[in-house]
Amino acid sequence: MTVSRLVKVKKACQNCNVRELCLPTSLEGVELNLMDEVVQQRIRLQQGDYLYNTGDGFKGIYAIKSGSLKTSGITIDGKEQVTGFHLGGEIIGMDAIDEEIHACDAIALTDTEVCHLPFDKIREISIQIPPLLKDLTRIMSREIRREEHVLMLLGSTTAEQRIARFLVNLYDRLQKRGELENIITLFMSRQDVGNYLGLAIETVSRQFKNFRDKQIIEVDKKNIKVLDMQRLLEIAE
Amino acid sequence: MTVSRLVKVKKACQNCNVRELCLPTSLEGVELNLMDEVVQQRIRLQQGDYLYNTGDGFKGIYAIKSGSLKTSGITIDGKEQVTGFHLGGEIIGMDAIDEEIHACDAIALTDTEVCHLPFDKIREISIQIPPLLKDLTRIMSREIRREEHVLMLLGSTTAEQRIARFLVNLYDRLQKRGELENIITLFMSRQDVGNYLGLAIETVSRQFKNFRDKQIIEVDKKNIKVLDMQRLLEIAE
DNA sequence: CGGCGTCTTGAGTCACCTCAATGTTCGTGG
DNA sequence: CCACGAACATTGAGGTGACTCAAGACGCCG
Repeated sequence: MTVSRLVKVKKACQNCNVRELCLPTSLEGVELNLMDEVVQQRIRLQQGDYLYNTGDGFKGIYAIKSGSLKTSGITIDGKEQVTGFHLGGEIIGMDAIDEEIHACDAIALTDTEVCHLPFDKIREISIQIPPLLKDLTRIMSREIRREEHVLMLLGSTTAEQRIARFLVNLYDRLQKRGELENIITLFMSRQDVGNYLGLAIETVSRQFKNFRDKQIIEVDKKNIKVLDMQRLLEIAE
Repeated sequence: MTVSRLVKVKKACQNCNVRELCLPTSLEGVELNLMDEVVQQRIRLQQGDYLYNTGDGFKGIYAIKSGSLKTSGITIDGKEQVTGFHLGGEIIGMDAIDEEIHACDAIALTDTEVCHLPFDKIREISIQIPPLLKDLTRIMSREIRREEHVLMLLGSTTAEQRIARFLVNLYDRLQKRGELENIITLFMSRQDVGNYLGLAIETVSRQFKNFRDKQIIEVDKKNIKVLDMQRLLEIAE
C-alpha cells in the first residue's frame, strides 16, 4: 500500500532548506547542478502513507525534505519493531543497497516530502565528483552511528532513563532544524514511542506523568514543553 | 591501550580465505592487484588487545581476517554497552568515517588478525574501479542492516527469546565460515552476552540452564552444542 | 449524540534484577 | 606439583519495576 503523489522538480537541491543536513553538503556551483539532475522526482506523502514496504525492490534512497517518517521492521514472530524516527535532511532506504530489497517499512508520520535519489546515478556521478563520494560515505557512516546510538539508548536499564534520553535526542534534532519553540511536538503515537524504546504504552504514559509530577515537563497531548532541561539531562545522564 | 603487532603484507586479498565475505568481492585479476596495494598492513591482536579506542582519530577501516572482536561504546553514565560481535570477513570502524573519530572501542576477543584499509585510498581507487565502489556501498549497507537486526533482536520481550535468537544468529554466522562442528564456541564472556542483550549475567546463566533442562542444548563452559535446532528456532520464532 | 481510536490511570502479577554465597577455571608463584 | 587468589560462572532467595489486564477519560469525526 503505497499512496503518494509524484512531482517533477528542477534545481531540487539548490533551493532546498535542509541541504546542509542532507547528502550533497560539500557541493557547489556546477557540481550542484549535476546533483540536481539526479533528483528528478519528489514524492508527497500524507500521514500514514507508505514510502516503501518490507520486501519492495530497491529503487534508490530517499532524502527527507520536510515532514517525518518512521521505519519499522517485522520481527520473526510477526510483531512490529520501530527502528527509527526520521526528520528533514535525513536519508532513508540505505539498508536496501546491499540486497536490493527493503528490510523494513517506511511510513509517513506527518505530511511529508521526500526526494527520490536513484542509487545507480548517485554512484555514477560520485565517480565524476569525488566530494560527492565523500558525502555519500559520510552519510552512510552517520546512519551506522545513529543506529549504534539507538543501541546505547536501549542499553539503559530503566524506563525513566529511556524516555529521558528519547526526549533529549528529539529536542536536539528539532532544535538543529529550527522546528522547536521550546515545545517538542511528538509526531508519533505513544504506541510508536513505546515500541521504539522497548516499553509498554502504559509505561510511556506513566513516565510522562512521572516527569510532569517532578515539574520537568508539561504535557499537552502531543506537545511536550521542557521546563527543566537540566534535570532531564541529569536523568538521561 | 593498543597493543598490537604490525605485519607488512603483499597480495593480502588474493590469497585470503574470507575474501568472498569481505570488501572486494566483485574484483578479479588486475583490479584485485590494485586492492592488494591498498592493504599494506596487517595487524595481529592478542585476546584483550584494543584495535582502537573511543575518541581515537580515524585512520581507516579494518577487515577481519581471522579471530573475533567486540565493539562497545560507553553510555553517558559511564557504563559499557556492547554493540556487536564481529567475525572473519566483516569490516569494522565504519562508524568513524563521518566524524573521523571512533565512537566505540574495538577489542579482540580471541587472537585476531585484521587488515588495515586506509579509507582515503579506498575512495581513490573506487573512482578507478566502479565495482569496488559498489562493493563499498554494499558493505556499508550491510552494516546498517546488521544493526537494524540487532534492534529487532532487542525488541523481543523475554530473556529466553533473546538468548535463543542470539544463539541462532551465532550458529548461522559460524556455519557460513565453516567454523562450526555442531558446537558453537562462545568467544565472548557471559558478561558480554548479557550486556549485548540487555540482560543481567545471572539471567544469561539461567537461560542456558533452562535450555539445558529442556534438552535443547548442551553447555560445557564456552562450548554450546545444539541438540534441537528446531526447538531453538521455534523459541526464537 | 454515539462510536472509535488514542491515551491515561489503577490493581495485581511476574519476569528479571539485585544481592549474596558457592563453584569453577586459570594463572602465578612458592 | 600444589596452594592461592582473581576472574568468571552458577545457583538461590527475595524485591521490584515494568507488564498485563481492565476500566475510564479524552478527543475526533460522522
